[in-house]
Amino acid sequence: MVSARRSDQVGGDGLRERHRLRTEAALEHAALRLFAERGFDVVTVDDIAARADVSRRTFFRYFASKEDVLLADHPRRLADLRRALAGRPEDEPALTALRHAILSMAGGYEEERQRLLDRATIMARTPSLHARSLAHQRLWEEAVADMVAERMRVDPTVDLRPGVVAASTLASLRVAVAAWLARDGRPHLPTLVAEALDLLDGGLEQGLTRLSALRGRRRQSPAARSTPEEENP
Amino acid sequence: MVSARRSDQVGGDGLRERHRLRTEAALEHAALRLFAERGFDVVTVDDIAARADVSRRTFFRYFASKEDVLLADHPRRLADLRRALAGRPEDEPALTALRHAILSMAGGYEEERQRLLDRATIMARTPSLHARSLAHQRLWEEAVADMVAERMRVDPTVDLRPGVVAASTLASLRVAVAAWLARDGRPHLPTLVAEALDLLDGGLEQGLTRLSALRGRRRQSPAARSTPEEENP
DNA sequence: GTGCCTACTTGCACTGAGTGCCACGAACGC
DNA sequence: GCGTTCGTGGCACTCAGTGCAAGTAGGCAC
Repeated sequence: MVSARRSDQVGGDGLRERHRLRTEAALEHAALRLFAERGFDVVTVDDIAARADVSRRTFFRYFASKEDVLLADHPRRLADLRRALAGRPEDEPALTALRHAILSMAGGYEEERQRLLDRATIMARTPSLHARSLAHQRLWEEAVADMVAERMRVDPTVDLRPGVVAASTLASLRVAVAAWLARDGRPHLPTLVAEALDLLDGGLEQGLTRLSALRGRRRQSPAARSTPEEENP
Repeated sequence: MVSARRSDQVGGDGLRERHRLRTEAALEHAALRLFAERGFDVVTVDDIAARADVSRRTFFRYFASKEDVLLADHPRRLADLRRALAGRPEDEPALTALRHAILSMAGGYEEERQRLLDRATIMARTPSLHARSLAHQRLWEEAVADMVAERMRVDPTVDLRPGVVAASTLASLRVAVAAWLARDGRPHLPTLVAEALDLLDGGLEQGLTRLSALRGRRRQSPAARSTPEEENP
């Protein structure tokens, strides 16, 4: 067997395993420092390896790519979300369960505020990193869509709703987190996320025309809810 | 000036310009063929260049990267969306304007059905392409958020709503297009998209608990929500 | 036509990411 | 102790992407 073991083993049993974890942490730390200091694409893998005092080759034994150093925690986060969602009562409506799971996850973000801020700073200067990060989020979408479909007892390949729910919900989460990071992580994240989800769940239409739930100065006339249809280009 | 001219010049005036367009088309065609035949990451830039009968170096004069051959039309599509949105009456509510703009763009997709299907097939086998594609969509989000904010007369850096509207709307569009492609582009795309947007605008909560609006295949005015409900896989 | 300018092409050399392979040495299980 | 397993390092290789300098051909004078 090829050993499907990376961070999923807990115990620090054995000198070897402990050394492995130390090396991984050293590489990650070195990479973050260097990226922050000089910028992602100026830093080479050799630089990182040298700083962590291992060989270039070893770096690629720990991380699949240079980008991966920054995104290695995605699988763990997704697992958290899965667990949170699976932990909700079986008969709870899909949307309620999803909201709770996401809010609980958002709560966890606050504990990693600084780390996330550092990463956001690096990413803001490096488009290709955003690309990878978004690719990971697509995996989240699939996972969430499947779980939502299961709760709704529908087939996600036939019914659009689970997909739309997953995609729009995670998109809103992303916007809220981005806003949080842009404000230096000062606002209460779960509150921001809850506001975004409220807007979504209650209907964008309502959210925009009514007196806003969100902190915007409303400037919009309460337009009719008639949504002109047809249109066949 | 450095010549900000690539595909934005229309006229085939001049032998040079015509030759340029021919080369670009040849490269794109060669790349698509090879990707479809052998798979994206097995094909090298040398292969593509050879097939199009130009040098490797020339390839990179036309496309910034190997991935770019497949995604080169993103800027054009974004421009289409911008134009469609800007073309809506100034006093139209933001959401209505956005819906019309998106539906009109979705209409255009049907004309490129085959091309989009080919591309989707290639992308389905290549995660890194998805990544880039999603990165482009983030640019769309920013553009849409700004335009929505302008219509709402709010500051998008302060008010979450434009960002949430843009992100969730485009995410839903993406889901609808994905579903359309997964069904071989057979359903009427604007209908699918309209259904996804209905779900969003009317509120996810309503959309899920009430009688469902969605389930592809039916050509039906999204305004008329009257389809059974729930179903088991 | 001749000649010049401009733009497109090409080959070359170079950096850096990522991978396969093999040999070495240290931890592990007994 | 012993052989085995596993992490590591070094080497060589492929390929994406870029800078540079020289060649070539269209465009536009005159």
